[in-house]
Amino acid sequence: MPSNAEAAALLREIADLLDLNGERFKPEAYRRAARSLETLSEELAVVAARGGLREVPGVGDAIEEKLREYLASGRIGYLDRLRTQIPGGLLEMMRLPGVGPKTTRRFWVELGVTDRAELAGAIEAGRLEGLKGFGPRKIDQVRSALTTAAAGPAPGRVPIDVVYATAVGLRDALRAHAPVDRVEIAGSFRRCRETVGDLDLLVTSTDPEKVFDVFSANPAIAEVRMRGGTKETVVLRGGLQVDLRVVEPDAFGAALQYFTGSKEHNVRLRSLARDRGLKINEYGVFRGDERVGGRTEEELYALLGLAWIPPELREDHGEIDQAASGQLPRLVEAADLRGDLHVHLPKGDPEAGLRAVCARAEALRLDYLGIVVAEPDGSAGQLRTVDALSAAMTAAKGGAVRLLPVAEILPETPTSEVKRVGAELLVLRPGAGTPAAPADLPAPAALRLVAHVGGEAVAAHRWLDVAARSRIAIETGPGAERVDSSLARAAAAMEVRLAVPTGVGEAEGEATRAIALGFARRAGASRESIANARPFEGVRAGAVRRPRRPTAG
DNA sequence: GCCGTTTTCGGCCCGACTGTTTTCAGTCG
Repeated sequence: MPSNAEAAALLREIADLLDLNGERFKPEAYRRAARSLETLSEELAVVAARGGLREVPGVGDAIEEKLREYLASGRIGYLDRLRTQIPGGLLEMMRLPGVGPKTTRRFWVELGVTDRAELAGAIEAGRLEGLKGFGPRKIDQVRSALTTAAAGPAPGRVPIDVVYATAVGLRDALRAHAPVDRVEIAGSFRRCRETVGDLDLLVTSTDPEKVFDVFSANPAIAEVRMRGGTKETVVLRGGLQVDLRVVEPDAFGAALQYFTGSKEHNVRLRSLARDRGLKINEYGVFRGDERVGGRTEEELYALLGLAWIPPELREDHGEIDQAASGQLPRLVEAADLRGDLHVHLPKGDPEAGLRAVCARAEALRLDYLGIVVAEPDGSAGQLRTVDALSAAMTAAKGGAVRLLPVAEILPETPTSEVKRVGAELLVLRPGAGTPAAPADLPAPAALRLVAHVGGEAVAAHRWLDVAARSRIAIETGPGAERVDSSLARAAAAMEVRLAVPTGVGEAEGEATRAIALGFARRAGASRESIANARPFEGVRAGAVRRPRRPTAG
């Protein structure tokens, strides 16, 4: 089964092998195309079928042909030929920290070393010592890189919800204990990408040394990898790399913009700057040698004739043209969320659980909550009906938050069961089953939401179709049971409303809330396209279904 | 190999840091 991810991986392998061959610009061209495929919200085969491959950024004649070959046969002949020319072990060697393509190639050509084991042998035999450019420290560096690599693979990109608490913890520790003015997390974390490869922290301070001292002492940090005058790189206990940079207050906006990326977005900005006789880098905006801006991001974008672009949109997917023409969407914000349609109470004491959930909801100024009172397997436990919910509410003194009873059902759940629990909102749990036809879905309640859409993207796409045809909202957010931002974008394009979970049912719900909101924003969603940004009355009246646009004429 | 509204050829981000150097190459982001 061809997939976008696999195609991207093959292009990346071509890039790595070309690197080892000493090619100058081709590797980056293949990587650019690979990155495009990874953020594509459509199946490659679908794009190819309508002849749209050339519209994918970074795909030209040559790569289009290779993608067609991949779709037809699952292989790329060019890659197969490269693999026969270059030993596969070199790729592993090249991924050692501090060892790049040039160094790997020299090990191969000058020492005949073709994998990590042979490299270790060569080091122990003292064969690196004669090599030009290899002093004792460099050799030590390679040796310890080999040891670390043998202990376990470095983590690749990590899901954002997994690193969320760590990232925020590091940021808050700096705010509390280091002599800093501003602290922000930049990089793909700030753009709220589904996964992050590392963390980028940016601070302003007049005492970088002290900042690094405080940071290095954080117990989450396993190793300080390097430390200079403006930058420190550390590795966390989980293996994730964190870069901390100190910049001048006057350059904070430029640095924040620069280190937030994405790379593609920044390339486009620099080219716009060049057209205007300007130069931008992490230190500011310059006309010749004169610095004309960079204290804030807004200023930087304004100098390029652009409205400020929310970080979640900075992927060079058309947002720059929108910012130039004033067409940027007004993205949903945290304050727009009025309620939550899908809250599971913690297991155990339902009254205490409800009390805690309501307290969190009030703190977030939410007006209403959909509380799951019945699940397909009966696991909602003690809270099985609306009557039970009301009793628990009274006991818990629910306060100002209004509650909606929710039945979570499978598509095949009998209507009689839904009626029996008296639910006002239905949450569809697709489970492993195939999507039912909309006509088959039980419909005694006015409001419907699809959640727990886990598993394969293909199944999720089918659910999007069902949701679009029968006007059901779909839940976005982190984890395998919610849709990610690219599916959310597809949903938005089909005029399917999104639901943004607020995390009030979880002890650590802040991450869920922030990430779900970020995914909705990455999808370009406005307040109007969010089911739980509707007021309570609207939700209850069935307005969770997105109204159809009036048809012209 | 890709790209372009000054280019269909001639560019392709560029600065910090490290280790090895005596002025620089490689890696990384």
